Amino acid sequence: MNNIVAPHSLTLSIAAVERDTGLSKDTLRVWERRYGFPVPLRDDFGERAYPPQQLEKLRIVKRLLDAGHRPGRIVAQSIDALKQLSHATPAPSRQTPSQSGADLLSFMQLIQLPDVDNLHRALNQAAMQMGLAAFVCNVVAPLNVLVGDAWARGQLEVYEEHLYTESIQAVLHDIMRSSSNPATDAKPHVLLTTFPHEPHALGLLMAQAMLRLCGCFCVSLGTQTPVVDIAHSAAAHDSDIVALSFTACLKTKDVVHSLTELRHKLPPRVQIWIGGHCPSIARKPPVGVTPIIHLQDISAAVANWRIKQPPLLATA
Amino acid sequence: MNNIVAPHSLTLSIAAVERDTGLSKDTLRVWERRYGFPVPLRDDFGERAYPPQQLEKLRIVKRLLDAGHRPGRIVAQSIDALKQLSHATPAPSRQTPSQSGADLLSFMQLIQLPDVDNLHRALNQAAMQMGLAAFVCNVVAPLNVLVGDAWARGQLEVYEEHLYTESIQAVLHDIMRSSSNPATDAKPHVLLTTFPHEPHALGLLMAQAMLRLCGCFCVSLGTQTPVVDIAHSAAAHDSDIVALSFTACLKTKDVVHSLTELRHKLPPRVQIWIGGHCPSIARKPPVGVTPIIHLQDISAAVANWRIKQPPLLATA
DNA sequence: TTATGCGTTTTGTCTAGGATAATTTTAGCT
DNA sequence: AGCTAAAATTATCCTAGACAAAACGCATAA
Repeated sequence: MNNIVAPHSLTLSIAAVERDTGLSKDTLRVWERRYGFPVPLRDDFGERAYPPQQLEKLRIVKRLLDAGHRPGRIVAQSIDALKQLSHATPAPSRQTPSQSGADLLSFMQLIQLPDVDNLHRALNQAAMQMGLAAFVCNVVAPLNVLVGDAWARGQLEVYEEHLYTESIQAVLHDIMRSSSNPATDAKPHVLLTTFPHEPHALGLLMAQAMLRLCGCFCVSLGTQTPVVDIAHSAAAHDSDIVALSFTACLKTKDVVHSLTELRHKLPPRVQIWIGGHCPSIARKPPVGVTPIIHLQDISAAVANWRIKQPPLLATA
Repeated sequence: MNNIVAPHSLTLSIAAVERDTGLSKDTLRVWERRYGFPVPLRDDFGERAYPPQQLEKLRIVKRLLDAGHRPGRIVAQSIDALKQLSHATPAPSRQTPSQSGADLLSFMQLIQLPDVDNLHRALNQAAMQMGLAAFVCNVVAPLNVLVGDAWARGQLEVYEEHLYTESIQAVLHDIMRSSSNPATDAKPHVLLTTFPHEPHALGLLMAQAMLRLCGCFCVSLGTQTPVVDIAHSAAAHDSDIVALSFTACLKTKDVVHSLTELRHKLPPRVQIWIGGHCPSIARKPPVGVTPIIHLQDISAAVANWRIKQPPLLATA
């Protein structure tokens, strides 16, 4: 028990571990108390100093946590057991729209080589061939779940995932540029963004692509806009719809709370559309919020808006 | 002192305030103890419940803090005094490269109207006219400081700043697309990214534009890559240079620590270049790290690399 | 068999105030 | 004026207990 020893090598403060793992300081301390891991060294004045090895295990634990495992079952296990566990994780029972399955795998290979140049070229080419809508729905979306699964299984490095995201974003930007944005007087006006804890821009970009194809006038604020500012912006841009994108980063409680707050701050005529892979939102969305499960559903939703909108204020 | 009252209206938990202001829970609690602000209400079970009014003041305080003011002097002041103070803040003594000053102000107006469409058009046009390099150095960079100052003075809404960032990024992407990326065998290979607490992609994108113009083969990981993964990626991509971008988001201590760690994890032949408006880094960068103060200096730095590189391993 | 309800366990976050390291400001001295 | 040392300021870390929210398990009903 005498790990109250000055750290010899490079160690990390609790704040640094929080940054690198996404686990809060409170959580790290309480795990130490409850599960006996991580038990860091202590520096010259009693502050926790985590050695790299513990960080590595924590990153694996975090990944397994995101994949649905529970702390009590995994935190105390050995690092080897965890590696085995994550590799053995069964495919999380998602639909495998294998339509263009072969192509998807070839994209994955380009990510992991890594061959940025050819990946970019191949994606662009695929997009040109099949058109933007099909590309988004049949390539990008399934590729996303493929990448997500590979990440959950530990078969993908963090930087490979970053690279993937960057590439897709670049391609989507390129393609949207070539098709001109609908004019300002086009309706509906859609404002796109995410809530403060949601840094992923990919879902947003896909939605924007689909919306533009439907003839909507889109304004994107990028990611992480505070609720108050979303409301202000919607007013300033005379938006008809606020579109929000989610991933598993956000906790259900926060999402519900923020959505309710936003609903209060927006006039009733402004609709809130939400999309993405948020676990518990799709089931019971708060009142006054429209969930859009699949990207394909966007065009129908827009058409529906256009029908209902002119005569009266639709709130359903 | 009887603010131990159940909240009637919409209030925020301490975690929500942390999200919306960027002030840590610890800081919020210690301010309450020391300065007597913010003193939130308490919910049914004794937990802090911040009313919107206190949030508003906290957001102003945070802005002033970022502008260089100190907590002890401002936290206890009234909200009106703070508003006056921020409006009266003298321009933070930055160089005013007024070369194309008039144009810059017209861009600002388009941001604040807000007229997304024309902003995009105007930026694109300017870029076409003057070329990518001049556009980045003489328009985007000075516009950045202009926007930053306006923000510090409270003259810019959060969503306007988001909009600005999105527009610039779109334009830069567009323009880079048109000029083809140097081939894989071009040298040097540059890896671009930011540290985990730095979410701003704009500096990165500007650097990428300049580097590509210099004939470098660039790979961008986007923002917020953990140090370990930066090192892995540099190895996988056979990078010669790792380029990092900073803003005032990061604390000096963290930057130094992370840079040192990264330097340790990278082989000596891989150089680390850093740029951006980080207050104390430009003065005394850690050993083995090359600071690049201005975007214009990039081409010289690349030329210098090409001269020194082939014969021997340059570490200076 | 598939849903809905309700206890039980798990888990993350909140609370308190004290202590201290890091940073910035001020003072003192060339 | 520049530079160092002392003093003030400030954010983060510490402990350990408490509890709400979520997840789980199991029973009952459609």
